[in-house]
Amino acid sequence: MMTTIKDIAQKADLAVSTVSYALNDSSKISDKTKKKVIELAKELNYQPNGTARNLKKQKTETIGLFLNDLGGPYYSELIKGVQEVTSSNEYDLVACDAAGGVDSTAYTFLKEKRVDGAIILAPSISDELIIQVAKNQLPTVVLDRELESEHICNVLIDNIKGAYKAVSHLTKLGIEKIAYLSGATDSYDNKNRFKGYKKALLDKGISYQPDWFIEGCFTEESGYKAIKELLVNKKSANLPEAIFAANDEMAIGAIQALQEGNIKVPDDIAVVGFDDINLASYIRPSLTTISHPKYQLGKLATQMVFEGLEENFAGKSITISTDLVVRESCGG
Amino acid sequence: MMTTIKDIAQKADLAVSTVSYALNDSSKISDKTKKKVIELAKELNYQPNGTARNLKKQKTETIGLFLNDLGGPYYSELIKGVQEVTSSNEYDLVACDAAGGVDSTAYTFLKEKRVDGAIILAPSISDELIIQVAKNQLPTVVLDRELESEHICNVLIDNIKGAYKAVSHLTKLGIEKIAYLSGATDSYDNKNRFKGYKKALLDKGISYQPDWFIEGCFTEESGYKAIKELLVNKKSANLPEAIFAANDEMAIGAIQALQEGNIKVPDDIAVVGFDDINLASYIRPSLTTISHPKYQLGKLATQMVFEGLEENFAGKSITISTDLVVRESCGG
DNA sequence: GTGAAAGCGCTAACAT
DNA sequence: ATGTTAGCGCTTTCAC
Repeated sequence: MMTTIKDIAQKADLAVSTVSYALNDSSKISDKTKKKVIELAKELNYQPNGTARNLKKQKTETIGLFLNDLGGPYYSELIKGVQEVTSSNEYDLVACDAAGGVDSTAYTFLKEKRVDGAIILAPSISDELIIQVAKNQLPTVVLDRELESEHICNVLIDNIKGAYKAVSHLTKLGIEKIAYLSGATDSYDNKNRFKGYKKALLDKGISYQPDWFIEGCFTEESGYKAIKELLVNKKSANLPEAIFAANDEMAIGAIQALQEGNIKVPDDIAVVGFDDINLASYIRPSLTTISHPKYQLGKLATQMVFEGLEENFAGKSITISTDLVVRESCGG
Repeated sequence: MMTTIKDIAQKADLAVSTVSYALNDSSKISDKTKKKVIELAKELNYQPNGTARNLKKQKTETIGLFLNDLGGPYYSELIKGVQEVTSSNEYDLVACDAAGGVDSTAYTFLKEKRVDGAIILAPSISDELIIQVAKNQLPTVVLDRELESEHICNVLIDNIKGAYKAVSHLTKLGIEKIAYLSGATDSYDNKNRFKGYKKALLDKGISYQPDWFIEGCFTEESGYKAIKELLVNKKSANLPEAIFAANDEMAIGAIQALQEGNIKVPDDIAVVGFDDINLASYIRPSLTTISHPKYQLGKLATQMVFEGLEENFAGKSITISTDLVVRESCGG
């Protein structure tokens, strides 16, 4: 069995409160007693029970990071930023997966108040849940949607301008036939990246061709499949001159499919992605893409959570700007 | 304030126990009462408090995955395997970072019993802590060391044979001057990979050259720096013909350094890694490496945890075999 | 079918 | 400086 402060109290012939104070190094307790308690604790292999303390103190000192795909390629730097801030505030951090809907760990931890603050980057978590949970005083920072409600703050990437930059770069190279490889169509990021794409075309007087809306769902595989299909369906004369993918993973899948179809990237078709994941600089041709400061994003989001712990930060919204990173895949 | 069952009980003019039973859909309670309670719960935006339940039930139904580097490139598939098994057992999963020693979330969660089982892949967690924590009935699976103690089970990669395969492949290609790019020298993985390297040389009658032990620490940067230095110090005549890196990240760093030094991989120097991370197939030249079934590893480790939840599995040890994946970087 | 009460392990206000 | 006590929100035994 686990030893509790009760056991220590018994053995030491002290009250539990005294033991508790001693273990928490309270100034009320004499050095002698403290020493005795601490020794006994070590002897009995005592470990405080976090659950009990959390219940009593009505807080967990833990921040939850809720991701759609724990271990996905996007998050590594972001997590570092989050970690930096949580640990410098002497809080704990747990990363939870949100895939699986209402049965996911994300739902459980959010609803059951097993964290004191939440950072959400998981489109699969519904707006309703977030709003409901945040209503119960849970400071929540959402990175993947715009949401105005109590105890919710938005930290967003400037998707529209980012996409605009990507597409404008292509048009500046004289390319006009630019396809859009879409992510999940209902996602916030995708919607805005699509907006930026259309705006860039419009500003150049290029009319948007619904025909060049290619549907994927943010995964590498979806990009690969979508382009494979495209190559089967279209005559080569009817192919776009460039593909702007709503994220890097799809762009990488697309490049793979193009190469397998003996289409040269960027000579025949240029490809531009979004996010600047690690892989982007490693693949050949290296991927032109839109980068955003992930580490900073993580730090900022987490700082906001701690701000929300102190005061109600509802309604705050921060937008992070993006940068075009030109590499080989666009030929420019 | 958060609503509790007490609030519901009051409003419904019922006992808290009745409310609790009703919410847990106990057969004792009349449908009418259940309906009333559930409606009221919804109305008051009631959410059960997980901490309280965990305390009462003396379990969290949560498995902890403790990693040295949350978001590192290695773990993605492993995490999926772990997730698969935890969720099929209707448990939750939290991933915790172990960097930062005794102040890390890993230490806190392990010591405070905030998880019911642990999967550890974090050399920075000390053997002592693991043994101590496991003594308190915490089923623990370690993936990064051999450890025999109560409630601990080992799931290991066959590092020695893996390294042996890698180096043997090089010697079969007629390469004899093979350098070893080492990971953290005190790590279990590194020690055994080094053993396999030496054994493969020995079996071919090639004597081990301490001179070709190059020190890194498993990071891409450490591999890059180590090889940069090597190129500065050695005359080109004195360079090895191949580098066997203790993991892929260092191998990738090494390739980068070699290419910057105008040394052709694999023509001038072959490079082989270990782990078969995602990146390995994307870089150019693609990386020859030793793969192991990460998803399976995650599944297996997690299944072991659940086994340990039922019965004491102490002393069990499983070793996973590896495969050589030949790609471009070794020229074979 | 419902209620009263004990208790999980801890903290903290209030005695002494 | 130490002890007594109440209680965090929940589950569960036992009584009615």
